[in-house]
Amino acid sequence: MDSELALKTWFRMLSNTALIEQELRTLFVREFNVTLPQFDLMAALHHAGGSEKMSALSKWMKVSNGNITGVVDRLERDGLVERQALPEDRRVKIISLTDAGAEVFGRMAQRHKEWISSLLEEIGEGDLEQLHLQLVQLSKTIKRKIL
Amino acid sequence: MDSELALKTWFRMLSNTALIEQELRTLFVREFNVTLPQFDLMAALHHAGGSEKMSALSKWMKVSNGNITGVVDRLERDGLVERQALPEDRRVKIISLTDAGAEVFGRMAQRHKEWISSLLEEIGEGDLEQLHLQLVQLSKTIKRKIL
DNA sequence: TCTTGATATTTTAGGTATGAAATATTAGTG
DNA sequence: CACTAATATTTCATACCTAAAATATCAAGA
Repeated sequence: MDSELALKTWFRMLSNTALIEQELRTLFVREFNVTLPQFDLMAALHHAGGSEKMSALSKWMKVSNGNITGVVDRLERDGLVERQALPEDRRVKIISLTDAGAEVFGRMAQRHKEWISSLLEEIGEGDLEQLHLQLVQLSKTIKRKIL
Repeated sequence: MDSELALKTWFRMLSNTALIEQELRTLFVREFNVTLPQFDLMAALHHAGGSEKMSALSKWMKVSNGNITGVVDRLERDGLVERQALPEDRRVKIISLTDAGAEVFGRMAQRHKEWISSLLEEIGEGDLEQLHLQLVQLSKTIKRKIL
């Protein structure tokens, strides 16, 4: 097993990801004044059908509970999400996209897709499929090693 | 151009990277009580031959100047690096690995390589080469788009 | 020399991130 | 019913991270 090649591959994956993330961060702030974690949280809510518990968001997004509290605080302050109490279990808070939040999220998701496909558009269709397959395979390998 | 496939590929790259980074973060803290950015900065110093200016570190690591200040503060506090004045230009600070820092870095770099090659070892040699080439190609594409 | 512009670093304000402790609340057990 | 364990969220301390402002210094021209 060529550990130098493994290392080079890892560095290349890391730097590509960092480049794209930085570009997305800039674009999201510029066009929507929203941070990447804030977009991610709204995407998680959208994925869940519009509303979700704090703890479920924490698990889905693979970040700590304490982190979710802060991100929701700022989104709530900006009127994009709201906290609701759950009568049958007073420990729980349900987070929902507000109407404004849902509207903004729709536009953000559209732009996000455009940005990504623009960044990747120069890769040939076949190469892109192959890269995707390689990454799916890598996912499985990593998860077996780590979890 | 299939923008759904582009999006799926991006998400997969992002989640793979996050998984590996999280694992490395845990291992570095457990074995060396050092964070990933701290290791990265020490690696940058090593790459530069042992010492380097703050501004050069900032450029090499692609993070803000202010960030470097904080990371160096903590590494200095822990005795792994030191700041030295440059007599001929008093604006400049030269950061160097201390003897202790160089010794620890040697062990960390070795373990880091082992961890990465262990995480990727199940990928076949040919597949790994192919993945690496795909990522190098992607790098070029992205940089042309962004810079 | 004085001013002006460029360079180098630090500081500040705002936002993420973690893990651990603190708070509430619920649910199960004796 | 009181006690305890489990669950849900927030708070706290620490570390990262950025962009922009502040500070200090250098270098060059009027």
